[in-house]
Amino acid sequence: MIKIDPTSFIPLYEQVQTGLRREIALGALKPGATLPSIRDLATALLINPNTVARAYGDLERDGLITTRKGRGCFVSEDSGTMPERDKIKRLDGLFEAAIQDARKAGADPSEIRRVFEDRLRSVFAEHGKRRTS
Amino acid sequence: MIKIDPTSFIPLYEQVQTGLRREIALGALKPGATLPSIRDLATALLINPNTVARAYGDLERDGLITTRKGRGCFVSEDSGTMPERDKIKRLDGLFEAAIQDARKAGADPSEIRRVFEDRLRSVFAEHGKRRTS
DNA sequence: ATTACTGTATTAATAATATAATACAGTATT
DNA sequence: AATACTGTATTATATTATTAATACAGTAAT
Repeated sequence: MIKIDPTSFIPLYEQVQTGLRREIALGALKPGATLPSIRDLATALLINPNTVARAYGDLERDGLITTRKGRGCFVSEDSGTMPERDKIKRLDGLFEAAIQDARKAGADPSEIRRVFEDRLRSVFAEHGKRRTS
Repeated sequence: MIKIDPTSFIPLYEQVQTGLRREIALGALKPGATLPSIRDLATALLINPNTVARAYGDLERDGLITTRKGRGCFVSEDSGTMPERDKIKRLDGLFEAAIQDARKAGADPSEIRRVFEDRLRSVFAEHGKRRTS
């Protein structure tokens, strides 16, 4: 099963998410498969059920899993339609290349992140706002 | 002069930073030029001087500007030595391409960000930890 | 030395985020 | 309907990040 590092600065729910994404992408969790229940996984990972619930919620929002109250959570049938899986693999490649280039150019992570976030915003223009004032 | 969006979820100091980086990269602020004083810029942008100070501090840490107590802040002489400027332009291009591809593939921003952060971490492996326990 | 500017440092208030405790609600089996 | 599982919602707490208030210190001109 997936593993998490409680001493990492990466939020637990993200670690859980990433782990599951990987298992789904790699086919270890096939379409239709039942995911471990929120409580079970939480117990196994020694974290709070809500933390797992959040990870599951994000995965559902992304269409990777579906959830049925009282029944459980299941890997989406179309999660293996490949577009998703291939997409992630391709994205991985794209960014790996860009980041490697950036590093070679002498850029540090925060600098790279800044450039990335800038581009992301300009490409997707118009997103979340806060502070209604 | 640069503009900021106080309703954005992006921190003010980052917006200031990004704006100045752009002006420097594009040559609107040439090497040796005097930047607006911290207080002046803060007043103009209707934000707290400390917020501008933080942005300036980050820029200095990155060698883009130099600061002389009591005198003011100046664009570094070597900020136009091109490595920095070209680097940013190249990075911009790299990520713009990757992000455009990702968008075309149907990925949403959070998904793209996730892939990016994953790759960033793996490329730069070994960084900050927290929670000494 | 006074004035009027510079940037800097300390500390406090606020907002955002991550995690947890706990109670709620649905489903299935008996 | 009772039990024992599911996921969900509400609320509280701790931590971190962001912004602000304020006092400090350097430079230069008068």
